[in-house]
Amino acid sequence: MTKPRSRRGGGRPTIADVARKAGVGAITVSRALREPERVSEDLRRQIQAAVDELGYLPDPNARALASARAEVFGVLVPSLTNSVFAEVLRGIYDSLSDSSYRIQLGNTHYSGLEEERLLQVFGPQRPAALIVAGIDQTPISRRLLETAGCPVVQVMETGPDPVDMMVGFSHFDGGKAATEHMIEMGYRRIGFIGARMDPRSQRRLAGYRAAMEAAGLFDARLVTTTPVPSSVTLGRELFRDALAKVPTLDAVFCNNDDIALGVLFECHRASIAVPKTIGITGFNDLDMMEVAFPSVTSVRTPRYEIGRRSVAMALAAIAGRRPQEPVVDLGFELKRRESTAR
Amino acid sequence: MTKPRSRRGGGRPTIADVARKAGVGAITVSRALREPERVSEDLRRQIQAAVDELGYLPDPNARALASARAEVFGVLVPSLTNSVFAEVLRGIYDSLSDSSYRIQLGNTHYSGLEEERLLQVFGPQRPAALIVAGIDQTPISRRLLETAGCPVVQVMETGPDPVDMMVGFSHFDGGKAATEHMIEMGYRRIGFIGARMDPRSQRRLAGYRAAMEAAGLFDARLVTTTPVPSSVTLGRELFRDALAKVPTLDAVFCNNDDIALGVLFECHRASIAVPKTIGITGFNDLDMMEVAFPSVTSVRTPRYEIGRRSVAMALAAIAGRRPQEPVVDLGFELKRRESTAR
DNA sequence: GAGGCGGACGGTAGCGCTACCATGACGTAG
DNA sequence: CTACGTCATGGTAGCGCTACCGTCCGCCTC
Repeated sequence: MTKPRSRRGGGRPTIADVARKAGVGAITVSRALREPERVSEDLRRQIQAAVDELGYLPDPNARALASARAEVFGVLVPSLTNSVFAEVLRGIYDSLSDSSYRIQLGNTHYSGLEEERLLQVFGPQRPAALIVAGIDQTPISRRLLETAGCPVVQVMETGPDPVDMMVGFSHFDGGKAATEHMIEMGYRRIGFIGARMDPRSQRRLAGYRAAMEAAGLFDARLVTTTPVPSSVTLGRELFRDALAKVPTLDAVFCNNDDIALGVLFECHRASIAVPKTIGITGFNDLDMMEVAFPSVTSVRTPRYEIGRRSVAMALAAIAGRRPQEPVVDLGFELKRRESTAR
Repeated sequence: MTKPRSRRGGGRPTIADVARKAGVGAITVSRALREPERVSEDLRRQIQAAVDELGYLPDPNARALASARAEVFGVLVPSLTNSVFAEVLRGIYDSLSDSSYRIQLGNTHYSGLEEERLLQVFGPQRPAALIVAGIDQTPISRRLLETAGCPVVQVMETGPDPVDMMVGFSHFDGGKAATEHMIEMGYRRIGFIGARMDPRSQRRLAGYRAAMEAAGLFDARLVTTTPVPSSVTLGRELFRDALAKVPTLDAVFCNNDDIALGVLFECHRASIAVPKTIGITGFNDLDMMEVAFPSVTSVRTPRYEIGRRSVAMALAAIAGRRPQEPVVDLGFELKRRESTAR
């Protein structure tokens, strides 16, 4: 009684098996699974029983080929270890965990070329949606996104010219707000310390600069940056450099919290009083900033929410309900803490 | 001169277009792309020219359907924000970035049920390999892995009974080594502080307990754990609890570095001398532990290397070269630092 | 010179599903 | 009573690729 099985297909039940068992056409099974409301109650039950009995699971590859659409979200982030993106991802995953969408994750390593390559890999499989970090795609990447034939959400930042949709906040404003806060607290020789210096960091720097210039405090020597990837270790080193360069430094705006933590530790180690001698402000407001001693002022960014919202928008677009406003600014919040409270 | 285009396929060139243009059969194009050595030099060049001219990209969905094998690595991790897994992922990505494999990432949220669900989603698409974190799969998950029909690598830990292959290290030994070190440094009332308490944490705790018992120092009141997800904030709180419970505490072995950092900050805040009054040891050795003040002793785990090695093993298995030894123990290294140097 | 053999290439037939269109039953309008 | 729309269901024909097997040709062997 062994059914003759196809040479390739490992012997898993197919939609035809289900149809035979349920006494209906294959199409009706397909419909019952995808658009149950279009199949009568009776048949639906019959089909469900056959599905359960056989343990049928639709083949996603066959489905993708036939419908020219894969149930896949393509997600492109520049880094996996940067906890900022980890939280965006968490938001994306949490929003998609009830659905049957799979998530294909690409790591661009902050490289436009890598991004192009990954889009070239993602494109041909016709994903249901694409979520990409950043708004500074290369012209080639941009064209690939525009011709992807699916909803595209650019995340982390907002800007004037979305490929399709955007969810993020203004890094310029965030940098500006942080700097203004320090000026307000009486700091004058406020340094900027930044690593990696990707486009978003650049905009935070621009915000810093704008605030400093507005207060007549800007001085190019206050800015210390490096293209090297960010780390706590690097924060410590850059702070030392900055201090060597400008011994009168009385505060630092750190490009991100890792850097800020490095600065804080170095202050401890060198017995520099925080916030009295040096004020510190970070960016992103990781969990630990509140717990640190002294607690560290930081700009809270809506990372998790960006992930959630990007999926919500993509899902809406897939369902044909495009949002009125394609660009969503989720804002940020300056968390004032001990490290700048002098 | 508009070619009649198929109703569904959006107009992208297919293998037939390439074959026509190159004046060969479709099969030969397919072969030229996948097994170039089986096609003559001449035709290969001709076909490559046609591919370039048309901008042909093979359809991965059609490929997967026809060959019953998708060029996809399925990866299952319990958390996206835990930087330990982020580094494993980085290793995986770096090892796969030159290949045409795509990576489908699933987040199990430390839940066996979620893992089962994700395996059920990954399986039908016939991935090229599966990499899963942990060795404590549910029976259902285990069967799904065994019947996946592709190489499977369990990562993070080693154990006696691999589904297929394993790469990791002994968490028990890590916990034991950390504890022994503290005993050696003269600490006696050594607490264990742990959050989440997933199976790997449990084994670290078991290692701690074994070392404490061997020294005649074990006391159940020294152990403070919670199922709540780990965070720096939580480290601080648990440390307070532990101290309230056992005021004579003179050291803590922290389940992970986040917890350790929370403890360190709380010591600063409460003016508790480290390492004099309290010794601290973490687990994983994140970048920041070395920079912290005082620098924190921790067990360095080969996270990135685990990622790399797991891919290497999977790739070898795909190529038919199964490793002699299916279980690879990458070990760990105890980093002795200021936080336990009294 | 016949037969055998291996290497290069191609044709056919799917892989398992869904888009598209057809069919038939039924209800409603004129 | 006919015409026509609507709804539930089914049949056919692919989606774009590759497994399988066959053909052809050149070369070697005896």
